[in-house]
Amino acid sequence: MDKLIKEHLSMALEDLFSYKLSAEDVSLQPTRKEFEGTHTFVTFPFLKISRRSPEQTGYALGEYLQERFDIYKSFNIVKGFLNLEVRDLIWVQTLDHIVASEGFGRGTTKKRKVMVEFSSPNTNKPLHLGHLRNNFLGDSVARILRHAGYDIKKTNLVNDRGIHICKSMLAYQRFGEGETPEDADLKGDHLVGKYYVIFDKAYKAEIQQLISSGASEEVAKKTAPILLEAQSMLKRWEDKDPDVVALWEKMNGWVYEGFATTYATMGIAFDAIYKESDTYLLGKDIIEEGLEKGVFYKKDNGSVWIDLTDEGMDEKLVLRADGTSVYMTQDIGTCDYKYDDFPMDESVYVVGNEQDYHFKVLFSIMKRLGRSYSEGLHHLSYGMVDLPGGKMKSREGTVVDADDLMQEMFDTAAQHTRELGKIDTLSQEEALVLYKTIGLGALKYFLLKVDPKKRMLFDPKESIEFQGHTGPFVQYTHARIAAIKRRAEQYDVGGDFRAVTELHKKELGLIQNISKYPEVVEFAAKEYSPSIVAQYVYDLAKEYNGFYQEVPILNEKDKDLVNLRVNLSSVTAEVIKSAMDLLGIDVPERM
RNA sequence: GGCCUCUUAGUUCAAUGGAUAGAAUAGGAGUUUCCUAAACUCUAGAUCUAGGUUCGAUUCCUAGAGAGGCCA
Repeated sequence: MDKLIKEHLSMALEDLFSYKLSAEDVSLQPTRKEFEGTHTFVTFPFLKISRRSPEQTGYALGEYLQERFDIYKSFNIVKGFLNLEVRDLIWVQTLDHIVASEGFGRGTTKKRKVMVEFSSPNTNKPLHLGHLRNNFLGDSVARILRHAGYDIKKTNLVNDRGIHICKSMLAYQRFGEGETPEDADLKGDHLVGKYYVIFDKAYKAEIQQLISSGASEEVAKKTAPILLEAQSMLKRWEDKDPDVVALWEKMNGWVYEGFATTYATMGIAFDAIYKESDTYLLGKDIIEEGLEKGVFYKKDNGSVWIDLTDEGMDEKLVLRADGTSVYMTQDIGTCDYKYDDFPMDESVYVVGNEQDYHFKVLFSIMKRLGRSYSEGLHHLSYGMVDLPGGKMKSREGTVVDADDLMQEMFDTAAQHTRELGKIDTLSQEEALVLYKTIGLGALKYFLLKVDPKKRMLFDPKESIEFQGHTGPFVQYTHARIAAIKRRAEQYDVGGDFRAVTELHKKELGLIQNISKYPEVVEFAAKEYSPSIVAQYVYDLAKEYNGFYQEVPILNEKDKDLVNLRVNLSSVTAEVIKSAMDLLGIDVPERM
């Protein structure tokens, strides 16, 4: 529909003012509710070409369109805005088309492969609220891209080695007394996290002691015995000391078990899991390659660098003088490693914005190395989730734990639902599923409705809403429509809605809103932004609720009209379901 | 110190350079004999400051204030 109007406008501009503008470049927007019409064209930019006043220009264009094409009912002009109104009949045909089409909103299949990497947990502590944003974003972006027609691979690069892992291991070795998750009645990841905190306490105590015996804080932080021991443990791990490796495997095993539960609760799965313990040595050969190509250079002490000052960045170390890797080294290697596994055209890294600079540098390096996929590298940089007191710090215990938060959401959903008492017919099992659907829906929607790039605030004292601009609001709308469909089966609906020629304003608004769905998906895929879908589906649900409230859907005598409204409701429900699925949120049939 | 990001109702979030800056929530006033009131209707309330570009700036540019991040 929009495409058609754009073509018309393009022709009009050429015929009237002999100005060439391709239909794609015509900008058209939906008319604001306060004004008459369905589509608005802004004429201000064309005044120089038409050499007329805004009103005259708009009038000329409007006249032209209405004379030549029969889809326009009327037009009006307010200053430089040309508001076009499309005939009701066209909208009924649009609805008919949507009802008839399979998979409305699904993008045409593209041959491009896209890898989406997200989650990237550390195996020294459980997942927290920040991870939830990361996971929901990554999962949703993958769903959106898949829906838009790309071939997707979801991957998770687990950070399972390094000094922080050794800290948990060391604390466990010292203070753990052989405790297991079963003994402690804790999930494996929570147990390991507990020892990570214990390490930090012991470490801080040692620092204090050193300071009181005269050391400077700086020295104390570097020479605390427990830290030195953790470092030596890392060295032993790298040398494959059997005892250390055995402990590492045992504790990581607990963590993986714990994570598996958490991912299952979140409803998230991956196509491939990579482990840093397999990739941390990669990249050194590429450093050699880069030296040969002249992309890198060697300093006198033997360290290898890249000079990015011509791109407004610094010089960056890519290999230490002693030949050991830095983060950048393994990330360079991992790029190729992932490409060998899945020859992607695009690769999306869902990583917090604290690493903006790191990825800028990494991508620039891969471009200079001439990698085929380097143009498709994209850092989906999302903002941190802040608490009212500032940033979350796992060591200081100011984290909102993912498992706890999800459980809290389920409990609240259960409580709300019972108070409303509308699901008495459901079995206990069905009710439990419903609580999870609603609780998780509220949480996911809460984290996804905000623009990913922006940092957001979460106040644990104020629980996440179930009313207003929320997941449950949208889910509720779907449940209502499901109820109508159940009722409609008892009615003799079967008219031919295509016979309807005049539409109520609410119906028209709804059809218009629904027909935008494919564009929304395309736009969200381009922007890697679930928030676009979230905002859209909320608007649609809100619009439907207004419709529902004011327009009788089943009580009309006119069969054609009832049929139209049932169909309209049904399509709305399908779009809601599809859009919510892009966010990874289920919609219930009743709630 | 260098670089990056952010600043919009009391609060949490919107707004491809376009019309009277939208929602939600909290506040005030209403709506249920009828398809699910987790809903709907009405009401009040905001663009950090100073310049600039433009027919038009929340959006772009410059400077300043405040918040956060990255790099040593």
